[in-house]
Amino acid sequence: MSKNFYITTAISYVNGSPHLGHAYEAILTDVMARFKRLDGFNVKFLTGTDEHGQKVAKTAETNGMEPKAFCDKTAAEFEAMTETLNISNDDFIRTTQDRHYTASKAIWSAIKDNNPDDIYLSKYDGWYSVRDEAYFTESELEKGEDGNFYTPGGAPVEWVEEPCYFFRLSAYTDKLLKFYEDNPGFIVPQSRKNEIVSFVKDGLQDISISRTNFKWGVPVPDDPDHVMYVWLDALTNYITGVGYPNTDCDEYKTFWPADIHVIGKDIIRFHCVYWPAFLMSANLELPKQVFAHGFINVEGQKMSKSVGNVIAPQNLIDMFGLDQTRYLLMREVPHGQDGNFSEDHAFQRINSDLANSLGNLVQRTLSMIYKNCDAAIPNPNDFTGDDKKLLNEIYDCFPTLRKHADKMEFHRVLEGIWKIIAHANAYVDEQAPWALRKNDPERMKTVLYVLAEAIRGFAILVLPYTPEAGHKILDRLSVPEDERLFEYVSADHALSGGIIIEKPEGVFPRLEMKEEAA
RNA sequence: GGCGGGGUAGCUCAGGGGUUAGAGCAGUGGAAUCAUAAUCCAUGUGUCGGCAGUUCAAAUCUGCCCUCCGCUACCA
Repeated sequence: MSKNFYITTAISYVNGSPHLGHAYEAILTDVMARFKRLDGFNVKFLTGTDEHGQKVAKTAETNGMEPKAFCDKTAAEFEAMTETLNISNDDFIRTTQDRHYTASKAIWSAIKDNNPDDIYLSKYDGWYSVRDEAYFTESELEKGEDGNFYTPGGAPVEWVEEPCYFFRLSAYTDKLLKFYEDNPGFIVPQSRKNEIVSFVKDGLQDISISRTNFKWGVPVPDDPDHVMYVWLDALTNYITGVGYPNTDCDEYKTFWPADIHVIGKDIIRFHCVYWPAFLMSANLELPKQVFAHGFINVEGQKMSKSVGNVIAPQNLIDMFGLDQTRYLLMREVPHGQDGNFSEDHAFQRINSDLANSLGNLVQRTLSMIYKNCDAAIPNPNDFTGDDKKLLNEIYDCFPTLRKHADKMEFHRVLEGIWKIIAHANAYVDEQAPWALRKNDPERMKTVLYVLAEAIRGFAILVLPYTPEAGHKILDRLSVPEDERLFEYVSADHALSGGIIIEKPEGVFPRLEMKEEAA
């Protein structure tokens, strides 16, 4: 069984700035990448930007910039976001990089070489609105009193034709359906799979894969009048990132096919229909899974510029802190579904789970050790049944957590961890070490040791979600860097007594509500 | 219109033919005081969207209805 793991986010279109949706996808993917690394996998995590196309060219022009300069500017924002969010990507790809031009041209040529009939020159025609600079399907148009078609916005349209290359997607209907059937886990969640299957079952039409009416793209091999159109270019980034077209290189052999493409639900068709078809045609292996996440609504409303409720990731970090934001998103957004961001709810969740439950557990434990054990982790005496019960619950929980994580059900993973944290807090109250201090100091030491060891476990388990805080706690306990892996959550690697700790300070400070702070 | 998925406690949701329908958060009462006014314990008379049916038994299956949402191809 392979211990390599290749995971990607979708590449972000640089037409706009990063918003909460981008941040969510990056964090979700990052959590999976970190989880796998902590579980002993050799992980490659790729993210990046999609920079070609008419829209970017136009936006650049509007801003009085050359396309490349405009892309440099926006791509930098996305790259900065990965830093801001503590995303552990191993590479950041931009579709304007040389390596990607090479790969994109190569896949085009591979398709032509392997299946010459799959690419053919024809013409793209349709109703074009000059005002909207876009094509419309007839069903979108309305017939005016003069008998001509108009866009919903009332703009006139004209029938235009443009030469372009087509990809023979129609030839892949049955192959794709068979692929979905043979690989039931390819599209997750199931509801999205149903949509795709029913879409494909209706039959596929060929799609245009080049354009001549703008230049901002990868030139088509042997026909420089054309640039490669959108998705063939964009999707190829996933193999560019592992060294394609050099399919003999270590990187490619190690990581392709990808284990998971994490994407938004709006672009499943491109990833679940087009991309597999392109790869089949080019005679390359297909990715193992496409995971489509939902969107984040804000106070129950769709995030949109016109409503004016678009949230920049930085807003949340300023309000809650980075780890808190990461935790919130992973905890509140159910697997593959839309999530809702509500400020009140966020305060509640973060305070309850992070400040009160885990943060306070760490604080109360370390404070007692600091004050009553000469600031050193005590050496325990024999464990009682209660002690073992708590520790074993932590040592034994991982297989279940892993099952949830493998399905990207991180809200369930967190639920599982926090259940045990609650048990640890209950254990503190039952054992009442503050009473033992007077009656039975030796027993108190054991209790505090058990708690410190429990905290070591929690800190490791929590690393994918709240890496900074997790490491901070592990630093306190002087846990060596190379022991911060899931396999170390076991009795075999339990804390040694005698480790000196510093005066504790809160890991997750309690958030004050705005009203109260003002 | 067609296909698909929902409508369960104040909120977010889990469950899914079988004893008194669950969790977290919020609320209420109590305990404790080590700790970040944190923690612990106790506490839910909910028409499980509506109506009808199948069944010894339905939140769980079937039909119809109401309602919300997604998909129904070449902007990405």
